Amino acid sequence: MSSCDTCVVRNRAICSGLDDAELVSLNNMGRRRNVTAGEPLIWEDDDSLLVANVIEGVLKLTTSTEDGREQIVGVAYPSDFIGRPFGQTSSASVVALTDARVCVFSRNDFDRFAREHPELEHKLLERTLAELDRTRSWMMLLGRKNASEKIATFLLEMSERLADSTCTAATGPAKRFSLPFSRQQVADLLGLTIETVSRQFTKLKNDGVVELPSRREVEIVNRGALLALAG
Amino acid sequence: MSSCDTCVVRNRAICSGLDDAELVSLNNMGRRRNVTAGEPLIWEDDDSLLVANVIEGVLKLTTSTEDGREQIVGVAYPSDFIGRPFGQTSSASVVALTDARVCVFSRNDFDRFAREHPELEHKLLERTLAELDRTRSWMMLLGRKNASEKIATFLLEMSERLADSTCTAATGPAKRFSLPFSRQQVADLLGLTIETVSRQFTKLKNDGVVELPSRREVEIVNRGALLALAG
DNA sequence: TTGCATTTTTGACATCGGTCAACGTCGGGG
DNA sequence: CCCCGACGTTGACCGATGTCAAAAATGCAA
Repeated sequence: MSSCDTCVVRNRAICSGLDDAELVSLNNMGRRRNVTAGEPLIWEDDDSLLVANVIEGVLKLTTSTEDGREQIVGVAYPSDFIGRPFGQTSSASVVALTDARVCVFSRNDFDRFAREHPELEHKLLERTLAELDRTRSWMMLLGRKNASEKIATFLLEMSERLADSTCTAATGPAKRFSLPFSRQQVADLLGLTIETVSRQFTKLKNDGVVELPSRREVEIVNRGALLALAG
Repeated sequence: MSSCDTCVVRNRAICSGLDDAELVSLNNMGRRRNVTAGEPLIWEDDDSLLVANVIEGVLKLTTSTEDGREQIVGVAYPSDFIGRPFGQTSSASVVALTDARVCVFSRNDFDRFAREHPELEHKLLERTLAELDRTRSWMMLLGRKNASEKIATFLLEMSERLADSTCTAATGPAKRFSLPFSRQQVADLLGLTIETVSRQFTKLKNDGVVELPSRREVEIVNRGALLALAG
């Protein structure tokens, strides 16, 4: 029995749509790997040696300047594809934010397999186009929104993304959730400093828009206010 | 004779790699269209009705907030593909920056054709992955660079992109070029105001890093200094 | 439980870039 | 050739956000 049979993202990841024989041969190429929170999987500017599907957990994609400034340029959730196929180097580092489980492939093997399986390439194309859309809307946030708009947008996005990954049914955005980010990571995602993030969180709490039961927990009390703030 | 035979981007656009018969059928689906500077081709949030290859000219991809703030989220040069295949709505508006010539297809026709031609989908995938890389490195600029770093990075990128599209040989980055952007558009690209852009240009001129013979012309006098400033 | 390292919050202050307003310059059309 | 409107530059000022420092909270481990 291939491990794909028990894979929880089997029907959402790019492997969906492959027939049994294809799945067996893809399965033979890849292997499961556990990554602990904080552990890197791919390094920026390194040769692109591996690609992967996220099975469980959340990972960040980052780029850094020489002097150590960091920008989170993407976040990968279960069923997302990570790594840079068909390219020599990867343009971002990938680091686990939570303990995670991924299904990794050598890039060369994956490239070859993908080129022989148009349906897989199509899935990857759809995913990449959707990711590009998301990335572009994040550019608007980074370039044109102020701190409170950024935080509001971020919380709304979190409440949607985290609902999707925890519930199988479409139960709508989560009212309460646990952030997979530290304050510093929120800052790196929004192009702010940790102090500004902290002050904006405090302000939302004081204004009764959210509750913050613990460092990572968020409860949205007034979604309408958040929507208005997000602009 | 199909118009593809005389297409100047024939060997660089996603159509490269198609055989003669495929090219004829693609050609029958599409049509040439001229777009004058400032003219929109695709509207944000509209149904995605058409996609296109850029033959000549430069176009901007933008997203806007309700209150009129604009962020340029991409720039399309000759041989680039624009529009949102395999999706219901397009996440960005496309507007010509210069007079341009494009090869447009109905999205439905294109989607169908693409699904039947894996080689074309593969080209589109490679292009989309490369665009995602570029977009992510622009996120670092928007989120973490200051005004002078943004301007320096922008000028270096222009000198590379504009060299590519004007010279067939790889002559390296252009020392002198004509910006396809107004000052306001540069601001919209970098997440700045027009005043800050203007002041930074003036500073670079006063520091002897660039010459600005006219509004749109730029000559890079000291590339090393720009590289250092870009961070 | 206590102690300690880490993360987060808070405060005081500095500064970069935005805002508003005036002026200058360019270039196309009459 | 000149005028006019659009575009760009410059200056004065302001405020949002960054910086630096210290205190507080958290949570892990002994």
